[in-house]
Amino acid sequence: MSTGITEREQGEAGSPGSDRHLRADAQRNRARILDAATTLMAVHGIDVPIDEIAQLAQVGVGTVYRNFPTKAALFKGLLMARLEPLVSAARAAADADEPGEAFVDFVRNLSDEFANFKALADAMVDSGVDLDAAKSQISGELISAVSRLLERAQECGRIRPDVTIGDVAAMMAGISHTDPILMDPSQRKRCVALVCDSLLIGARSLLPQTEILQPPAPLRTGSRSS
Amino acid sequence: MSTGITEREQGEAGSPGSDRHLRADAQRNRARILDAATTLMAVHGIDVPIDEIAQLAQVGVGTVYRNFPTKAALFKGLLMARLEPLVSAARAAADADEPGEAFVDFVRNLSDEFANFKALADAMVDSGVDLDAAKSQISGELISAVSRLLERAQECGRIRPDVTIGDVAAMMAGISHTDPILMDPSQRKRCVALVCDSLLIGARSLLPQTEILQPPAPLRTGSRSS
DNA sequence: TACTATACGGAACGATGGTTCCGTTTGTCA
DNA sequence: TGACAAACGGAACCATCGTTCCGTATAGTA
Repeated sequence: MSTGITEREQGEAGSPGSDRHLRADAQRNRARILDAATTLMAVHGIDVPIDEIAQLAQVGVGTVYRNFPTKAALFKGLLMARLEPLVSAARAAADADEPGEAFVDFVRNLSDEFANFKALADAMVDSGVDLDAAKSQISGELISAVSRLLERAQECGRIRPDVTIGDVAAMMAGISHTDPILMDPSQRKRCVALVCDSLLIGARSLLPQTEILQPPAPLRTGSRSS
Repeated sequence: MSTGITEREQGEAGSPGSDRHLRADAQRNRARILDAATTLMAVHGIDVPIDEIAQLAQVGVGTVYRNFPTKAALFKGLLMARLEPLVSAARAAADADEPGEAFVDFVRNLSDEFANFKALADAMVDSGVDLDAAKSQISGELISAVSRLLERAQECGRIRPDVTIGDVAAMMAGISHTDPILMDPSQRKRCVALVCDSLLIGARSLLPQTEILQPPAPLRTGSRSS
C-alpha cells in the first residue's frame, strides 16, 4: 500500500549550479549522508527513516534535506549506482559464448545483489516510496538487458523456450522480497537453484549438494517474540 | 519492519460470557464489521486501516473496538476460518492415492487462496501486525500438514527427494507476496507451474499451454539427476 | 411511555515518519 | 580578525494509524 510520498524533483538540491562551491563541512556532511544511507538501505531497504540516516551520519535531518529535496531523491542516485553494474553485467552475459551458463550465473548474482542491497529489490516493485521516474529508468534498463540475455540463452537451447521475461522478473522479485525469516541466505540460494532448475533444459539439479543429505531444517514460522 | 503492535488478548471482547445477550443493533453491527473486514482483508491484506473497516461497515471505530480488543483479535478469527479448510485439504491430500498429483493440486489451491485472501498470505510472514499466538498456530498447523503431504509425495517418487518443506514454504511465500503489478493472476499461475516443474520428477511442463506462443515445451525427463 | 443498561460515534491521544522552518553556528574571504 | 553568506540542528508541522474516552443515542423492559 503506497504511502503517497511523491517525487518532486529529479535532481538533487543545488543541481542547477552543480559545480558551485560547497563549504568544506557541507562536502563532508554530504559524503557522510551518502555513506549512512548506503549502509542502512542495504539492510533495511527503502523503509529506513530519514532520521536514522541523519543519526548515523551524525547530522541533523535538516542537513539531509538541504542536500536532497526528498527521500526519493536521496535514494535515486544510490540506486542508480548499484544498478549500472548489473545492467552492464546482463549485457556482457548476453554476449557470452555460453549464454545458458551466463544466464544462470547472472541470476545468481542478481539475487545476491538484491539480498546484499535490499533497497534495490524494493525499487523493482511498489514499495511505498514513489520513485516513479527513477524506477522506470532503473527497472526498464535492467529488464531490457535481461530480456536479451534470456533470448540468447533460449536461442542456444539452454533455457526453455516457453519461459518469458515476466516469469524471470516475477520469480526474482518473489525470492527477493520474501521475509528473511523464511528466506535466509541459504534458503534463498536453494530457491534460486530450484528456479533455475525449472528454467533450464536438461540440466543437472543446481540445488547445493552440500545441503541435500542433511535432515530438513525445522521450519521457523516467523514468531519473533520470546 | 514491524510496527510493534502487540496482541493483548486471545479472544474477542466479552468472550467470558460468550452467550450473553447482545442487543439487536450490536449483533447487526458485529456482523457488518466481520463482513467489511473480510472484504478488505481479501484485497488489501493485513494493512487495512481499522478506520476503513469501520467506514465500510457503517459504524464508528469505537464500535469495532468494543467487539474486538485489538486489530489482531479481529483478524485472528477470520484468518483461522480461512485456514481450517486449507489444513483439512492438506491432510486429505496426504492420504490421497496419488500424493504427487495431490501435492500439485494443493499447491495450486493454496496459491489461489493466498491471492484471493491476501491477509492469509500476510499472516504467514512478518507483516507488521503482531499475531504471535495466532500466527504460530496458523502457520504451524498448515506447515505440518503440508510437510506430511510433501513426504508422502516424495515417498511415491513424484517429488524430488532433495526438496524440503522450507523450499516449498519459501517459494509459496515468494509467489504470494510479490507486487501484483509484476505478479498478476496469470503470471502467478505461470510461476506456480514453474515451481511445480522444479519440484516434480519427470513431469511434463505444467506451464499453461494456452499462454505458450512458442513451440510446445520439450518433455523434461529424468535427465537431471538427483 | 419512561427508565436504564447497553451500545454508539467520532474526537482525541500517542507513536511513527516525511518535510519545513528558523534561530544559531561556522567556514571563508577580505 | 571581523563580517556574512552558507550551513547547521532539531523542534515543529502534517499525515497516517492503532487505540481510548466520553458524551449521546437507543433497544429492551416494566
